[in-house]
Amino acid sequence: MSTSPQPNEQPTGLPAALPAALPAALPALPALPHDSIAELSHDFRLANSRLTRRLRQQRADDELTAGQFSALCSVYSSGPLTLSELSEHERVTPPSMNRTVNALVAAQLVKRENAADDGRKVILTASEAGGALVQETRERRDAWIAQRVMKLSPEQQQVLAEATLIMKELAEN
Amino acid sequence: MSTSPQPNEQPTGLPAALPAALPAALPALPALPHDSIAELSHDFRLANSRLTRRLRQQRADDELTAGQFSALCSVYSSGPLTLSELSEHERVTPPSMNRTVNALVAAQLVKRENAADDGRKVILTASEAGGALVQETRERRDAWIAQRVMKLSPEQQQVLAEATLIMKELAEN
DNA sequence: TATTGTTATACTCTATAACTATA
DNA sequence: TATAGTTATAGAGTATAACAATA
Repeated sequence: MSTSPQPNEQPTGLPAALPAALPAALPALPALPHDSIAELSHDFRLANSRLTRRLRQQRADDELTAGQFSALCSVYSSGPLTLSELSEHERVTPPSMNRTVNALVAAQLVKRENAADDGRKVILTASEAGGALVQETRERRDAWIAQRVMKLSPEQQQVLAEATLIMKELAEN
Repeated sequence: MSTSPQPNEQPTGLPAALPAALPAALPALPALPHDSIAELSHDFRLANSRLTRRLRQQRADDELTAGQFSALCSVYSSGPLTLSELSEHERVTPPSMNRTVNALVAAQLVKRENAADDGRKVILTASEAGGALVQETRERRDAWIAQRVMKLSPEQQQVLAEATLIMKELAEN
């Protein structure tokens, strides 16, 4: 309630109306519909969470849940991880991640082992079945969104690719 | 499992490597790190859900949850809505939305009334307190992301604005 | 009969607090 | 004492199935 809205003090802050300040480098894109960074941020945030819900709707009954699959992908592609490392990467608390890991270990998709050098740590690794599941399921899970991304223009696809980088960056800080 | 990965048959489908096919309209943006639409879709999906979790982490204890605030914003800015309309907009089932609405009604932020023309329907409207809460809380809730968006380059801000439109479109279909 | 909303129930996701084991 | 992980507990979010009221 008492937090002020940060009147543009940043070097790259824009003066309320964005388009005029742009160096005309993006002619193919339509004008921004947002009057301010606050409005853009608000819109983006709501769009993000609604899209997450939309994607959740799409999941088939026999598939891992979104959280489980995301955690499995991280373990599989980012190598062996401790619980803390995984929970930080997934942006949840260790107890939350532990519950997800329990489900994955019970399904024999992830192996949980004690670290050799530090008895407090556990090392999480994707099992052979876990790695196979990622590879097999990935295309099917992504089919819904991939079909739609495929129908976008090359420019829009470029926008999504760029946005993905920005979103990763935002999620990490 | 049996769903095939759709070998680029779409008119706008790109031939596995994106950059070469682009009409050189976006010189300021770096080359795409994705080899295929499947990979972009996968990355984008995971980034989206991780960012949602990151944003959830940011919520203060005395604020509405993400789902409650999103629903309140929809009722407030998209006028009176029936339960079905709201649940479709928020991309959850009517029973799920009903639970959220119950919380908002209990907090006297939303009014639930019977529709005059159709006794089966309910009309949801933001109360005066609900509208005031949206306006008061919005800046504070968005402060975290707005601060970060403010530090992005104008080009990156443009990307986010464009991506927001695409994400809204994706969530609606 | 079909539609709209609600209740009942269950499972996942998430968090905080408190505990154990190790460093 | 500090750190890594786990267990206990609780609340929010979500869904399906079943039900009630209305059209």
